[in-house]
Amino acid sequence: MAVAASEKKMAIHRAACRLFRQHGYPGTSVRQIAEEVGLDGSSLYSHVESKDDLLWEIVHEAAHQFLSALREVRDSNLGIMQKLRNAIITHVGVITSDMDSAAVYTFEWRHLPPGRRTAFTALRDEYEGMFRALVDQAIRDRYITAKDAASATLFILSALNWVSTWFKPDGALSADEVGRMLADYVFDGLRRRTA
Amino acid sequence: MAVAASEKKMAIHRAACRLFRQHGYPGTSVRQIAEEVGLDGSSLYSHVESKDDLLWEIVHEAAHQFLSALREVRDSNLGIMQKLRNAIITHVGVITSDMDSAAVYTFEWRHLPPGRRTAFTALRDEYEGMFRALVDQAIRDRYITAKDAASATLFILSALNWVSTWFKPDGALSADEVGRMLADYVFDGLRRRTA
DNA sequence: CCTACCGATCGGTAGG
DNA sequence: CCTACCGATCGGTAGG
Repeated sequence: MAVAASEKKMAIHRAACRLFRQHGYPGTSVRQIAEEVGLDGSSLYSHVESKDDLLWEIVHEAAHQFLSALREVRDSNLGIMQKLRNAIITHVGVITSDMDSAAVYTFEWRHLPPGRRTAFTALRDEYEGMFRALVDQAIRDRYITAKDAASATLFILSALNWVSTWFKPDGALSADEVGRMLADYVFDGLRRRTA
Repeated sequence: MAVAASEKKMAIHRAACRLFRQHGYPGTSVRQIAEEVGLDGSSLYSHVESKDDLLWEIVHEAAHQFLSALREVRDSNLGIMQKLRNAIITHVGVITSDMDSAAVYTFEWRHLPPGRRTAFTALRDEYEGMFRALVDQAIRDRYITAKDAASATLFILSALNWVSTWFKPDGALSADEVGRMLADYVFDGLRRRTA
């Protein structure tokens, strides 16, 4: 799926990701992005159609990363609870593999122009729907209990979304350890089970 | 604590909150804010020192709302688990009482100038520290189990932070019901306890 | 609270 | 990929 892209274009994407995350999309100028990759502001337009395009390409690619990773989990040959657990761990894995684009995917998509915002939310809704289908099956098979599948899914994804704001690649916990820890919290809760 | 403020100034705050939330701080112009309250752009400066000041006043006031609400819970005459439960419900209550300022508090504070950003993170850290102290006591008293108090607190606050993005005042669930639901999820987890 | 204005910077283009 | 430039808009001020 990854289209052949020049090294320069990839460098522009990385720089834009980093700056969009740090200063927000409206708080980042095309000249800042250009400077990061050693170009004059106007020269950026040899590689990129517009600032809007850059944001779209970043969030669109991130959306497909999340989607394809979750499809793989869903289509695996495992029990529903192991699938749900892997969905959590995999989601954390996608975030930590590129923290900048994950943060832009989560927090900056609302700055897309209307048409593309609609296209983006469709992708995000597809992802959440796939996640919710796993939760729903786990409820039907009586492995988990919840008020309803939608609120339980929202609860899970809330805990996951925030990871891009605090995870430290050089920290005490690896991405996998964070994923397993969050899965444990989500499934077992914090309350001590009476011995 | 609420300083006497003119109606106009409060209207400016509300408009700024709404716009900062919708378009982000850098994506909102002072002229947009002024137009919302029926003023010329330059006239805003009769009521406000600078755009920076407006953001600071909003997040500073929100921080104190969260802090004073949590202090009340902490100082109440209840068992630790009921306090922790009330801390969750109260946090959701503060968010839903003013969704715009809660969203700005959570997502826009990073656009503060350096000095004020430091002051803000001190307030936020004080809040998280107070929350963590409750979690810590619940662990020591053996009501809850967790990898550690810090990660458990992060887990709880992640689920709570996201509420400002999806809660609908006219939706099926009241603020209190959302708070109780999230408290149940956090404490009991999703996994069905074997009968 | 408005009119009139400031220098700086914005996203983007022309022409080479 | 740069030089040179476009009109629009930015946060903010002077003066009344």
